Amino acid sequence: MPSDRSRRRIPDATVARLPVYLRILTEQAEEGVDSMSSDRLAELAGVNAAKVRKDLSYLGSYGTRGVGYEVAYLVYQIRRELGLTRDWPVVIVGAGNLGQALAGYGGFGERGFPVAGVVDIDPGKVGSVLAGVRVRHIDELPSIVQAKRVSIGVIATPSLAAQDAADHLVAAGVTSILNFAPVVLTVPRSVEVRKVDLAVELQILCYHEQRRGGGLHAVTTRSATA
Amino acid sequence: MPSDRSRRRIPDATVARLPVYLRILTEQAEEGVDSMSSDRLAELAGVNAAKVRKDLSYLGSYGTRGVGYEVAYLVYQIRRELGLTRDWPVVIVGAGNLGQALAGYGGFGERGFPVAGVVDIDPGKVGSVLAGVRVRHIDELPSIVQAKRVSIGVIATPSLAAQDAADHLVAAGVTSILNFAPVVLTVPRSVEVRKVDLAVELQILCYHEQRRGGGLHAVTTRSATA
DNA sequence: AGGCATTCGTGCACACGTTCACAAAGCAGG
DNA sequence: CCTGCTTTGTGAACGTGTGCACGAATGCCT
Ligand SMILES: NC(=O)c1ccc[n+]([C@@H]2O[C@H](COP(=O)([O-])OP(=O)(O)OC[C@H]3O[C@@H](n4cnc5c(N)ncnc54)[C@H](O)[C@@H]3O)[C@@H](O)[C@H]2O)c1
Ligand SMILES: NC(=O)c1ccc[n+]([C@@H]2O[C@H](COP(=O)([O-])OP(=O)(O)OC[C@H]3O[C@@H](n4cnc5c(N)ncnc54)[C@H](O)[C@@H]3O)[C@@H](O)[C@H]2O)c1
Repeated sequence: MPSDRSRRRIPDATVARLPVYLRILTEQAEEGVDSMSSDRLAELAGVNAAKVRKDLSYLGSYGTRGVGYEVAYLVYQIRRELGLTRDWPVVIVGAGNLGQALAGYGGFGERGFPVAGVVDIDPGKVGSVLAGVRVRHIDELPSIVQAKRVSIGVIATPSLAAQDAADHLVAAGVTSILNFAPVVLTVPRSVEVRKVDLAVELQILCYHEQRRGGGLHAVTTRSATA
Repeated sequence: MPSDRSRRRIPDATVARLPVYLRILTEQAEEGVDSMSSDRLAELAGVNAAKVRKDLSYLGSYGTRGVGYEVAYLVYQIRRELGLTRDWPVVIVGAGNLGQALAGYGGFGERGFPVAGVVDIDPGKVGSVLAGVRVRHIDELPSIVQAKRVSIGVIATPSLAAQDAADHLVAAGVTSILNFAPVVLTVPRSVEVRKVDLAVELQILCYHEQRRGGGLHAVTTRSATA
């Protein structure tokens, strides 16, 4: 009963690692590798081998003892579990600095996330074309979402406008949001939000940085690099 | 003995939330709020109130029972603990799509992370100026790092070049790296790496998206969007 | 001054995540 | 077929993170 397995909930921590395994396995497949041990995959992914096996075990028992995992099959299973067997078009809200970089980034389309549209509120930006995509007015959001069956929205507006952007996305029917603005969004519980906050990342880095060098040897450390 | 408190290790999960509290508290301070309860802060940060109190308790007992926390003082304490009492200049490696967006983003400088330099390997990009910063050749990395006392590097190169970029950063003396390329970097254990991987974020979103719609009502849901 | 309402700080129990360690399962080679 | 080697899959122990619940402290009001 394999469908039983696919109903089982996968731990968040595992879901966050599956994409990493997937990328590595895909790369390896392209290089002609067709079988791989959990040890090797763990090494490439920078994690513990037992963790890899436990993670993969949530997908089912697709390994062969004494041998390892068949790369192609694993790729298929992970893609299936993550829902990557079809494209997920995304809309980008905010055609500024970041929005343009995102729209112009080919990596999304390649990975199954084609840009279904870019919208902005600024009439000066609406109509301009970036990376082959014409920027449209935010009022067109609902029709884009419906026409292209979009369920994922990306917010790349200034912080102050992010909640407004989220409201528009939710109203248009989007149910998942990736937010680049450094604010906490309020959305219905049925909508999932993930945040990418660069300032937070940098601040975490510098906490450790400060902690390391912040001891008695701060000055010494600095001059040692010379 | 307050310095005793500052030596205590703060849990990773807490370190990751402190920047969020900090931003909220800073904003509130600007709006004239000078005292705040854990309940209110929790609401604004979208977390549990007990968690807020426990997080803040790692900094010391800076709250007043029956009243709350003095915003300005808390801001100071968090900044001190995170090591934000001084600027942390960063170097950006890779002046492409993303590197330009990052360099042009004012938010970094404002938050204490001035761009000390942008380097690239492409002679066609070296010398060009973006957002007031001249792009320099990657060979100049060591001198930039030393001259500006940089300990944080940002990698915004294509995946294939990311390890090379990391090697250059490490060789130049950088000890913390924020990596935007979707690869696992190999660095000495003394160097801390954090990764921002947009594709992973999107894939996590679509796992839940698929799971939600993937139940018994998959087809219904699909056609209902029409 | 005393009582009351409020809010912090934290002990405790529980959930989640990680790692070890090992039996079970497979392959290869004689 | 049997032995030995490899590698999976998972139980169990441990560590980390979360949230409740409540005592302790504080301010305010009478
Ligand atoms: N640029 C970066 O490298 C970078 C880095 C980290 C974080 N961010 C965050 O990403 C967000 C965008 O940054 P940016 O540099 O692209 O800003 P930006 O100012 O260049 O672009 C913002 C765009 O959003 C549009 N906009 C404003 N209000 C809108 C609304 N209500 N609806 C739709 N569109 C609206 C503006 O017209 C503008 O085109 C910010 O929140 C920023 O903090 C950016
Ligand atoms: N653009 C985006 O929105 C976006 C989104 C998600 C992830 N990313 C990731 O960010 C990275 C950069 O993306 P991009 O769109 O800016 O790419 P890009 O191709 O536009 O820019 C890459 C830059 O790096 C430089 N470079 C190449 N090799 C180098 C080396 N060895 N040392 C120094 N510089 C080198 C190139 O000359 C180029 O200027 C990629 O790994 C990509 O996967 C980008």
